[in-house]
Amino acid sequence: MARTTGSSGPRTLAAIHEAGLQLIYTKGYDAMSLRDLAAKVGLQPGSLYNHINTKQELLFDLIHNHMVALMERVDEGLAGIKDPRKRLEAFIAFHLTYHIERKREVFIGSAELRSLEPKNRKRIVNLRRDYENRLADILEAGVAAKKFKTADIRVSTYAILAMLTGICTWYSPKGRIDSDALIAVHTRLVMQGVMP
Amino acid sequence: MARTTGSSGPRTLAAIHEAGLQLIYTKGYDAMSLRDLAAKVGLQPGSLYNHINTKQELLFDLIHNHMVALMERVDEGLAGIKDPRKRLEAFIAFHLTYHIERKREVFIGSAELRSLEPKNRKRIVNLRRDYENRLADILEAGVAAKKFKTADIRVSTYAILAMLTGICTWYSPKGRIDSDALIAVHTRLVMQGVMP
DNA sequence: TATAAAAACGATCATACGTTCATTTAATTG
DNA sequence: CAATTAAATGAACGTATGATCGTTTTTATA
Repeated sequence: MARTTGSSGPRTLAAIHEAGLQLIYTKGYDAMSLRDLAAKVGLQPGSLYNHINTKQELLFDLIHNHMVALMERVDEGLAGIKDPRKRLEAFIAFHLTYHIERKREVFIGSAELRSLEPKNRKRIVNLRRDYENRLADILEAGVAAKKFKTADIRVSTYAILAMLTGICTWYSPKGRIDSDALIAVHTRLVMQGVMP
Repeated sequence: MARTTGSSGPRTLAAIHEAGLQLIYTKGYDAMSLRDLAAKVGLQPGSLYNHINTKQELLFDLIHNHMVALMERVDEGLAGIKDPRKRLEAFIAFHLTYHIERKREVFIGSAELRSLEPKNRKRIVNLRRDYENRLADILEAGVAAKKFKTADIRVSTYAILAMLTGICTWYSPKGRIDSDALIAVHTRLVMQGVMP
């Protein structure tokens, strides 16, 4: 056999990305073999190389795509909001919504950072720092305006991000609680936490 | 060559555990080969099997030892404290202190859960649930006594644990901030967060 | 001190891995 | 519609991996 009827490059690549997300999310990057991946897509292992260059590059692309989308959408979500409290609320709602929608990408983006080659890792870490700074800037503005209070903005930033990102490890949309309630609980915890 | 002078079983096993912690913490379980591990300990790969049964069992032992110690010490740390607020403060301080001291074990305990075989994973997940319940119970008692308020105890439990556990991914004792200040910032965030 | 047990070596096994390649067939293009 | 490009096959390569085993030497035991 050779090229199969109906095969199309972009569609196969999308299938590889989707299957890769699923497998890396559940098994981890190292534990996912390209044979696993090919089987899930319905290809022979060698055929993957018509669409990807290396396994490492696939991982990088998955994480990088996610980070770029994250940065774009956080800026959309905060655009036009001035008041620090409103900005913080908007950030919380955005962050949780995004992390519910794309929990596989988010999880991989942190759990598999270590699996990236140094050069690739640096690029992702830089993007992540940019994202962290979105929150840090909000906190700083709020503290300056005496609407928030914290002994250490950097630590608070990490703490809040850790809290909000934690849902990736346990939340399921099918569970007992819906996303609005989830956002409400977290919003209250954070807003009261940084209150003067 | 054969048995080396001065070699002792327990000492070698301890060295294997220490090297294993270090390697799994930095590279991940799958990425650590038993050849890496043996080299770090100063053994031939085959010699590891005088001390461990399988790679999987080594991982399980590392995580299990940690979970057992965690449960023991949290109960020590909470013993005799009655007031929900005091209990919550004690829990926060204990959790952060332990997670600073043993951040490699803690990190492995969550990041490598997926690398455990189902049977082993279940045992660890059960222990983790017990630990989560320590916090959930404190929150519940506080809500019952009208000293805390939250729309959902389970979600708050996860959120607070995620926040407190987050330090494992970034905190270094050599950094700008010392552990007392770290505890102070987190305590304020949480205590205000659950305030009525 | 004789004997058994423990702890190391070094070679090796079977398997699984990421990747390459010549080849074949389908889809696209001029 | 002919020529080119794209997308698949299946076999294979070299390497790395977890684990086993017979052997040897040291330590512990009776």
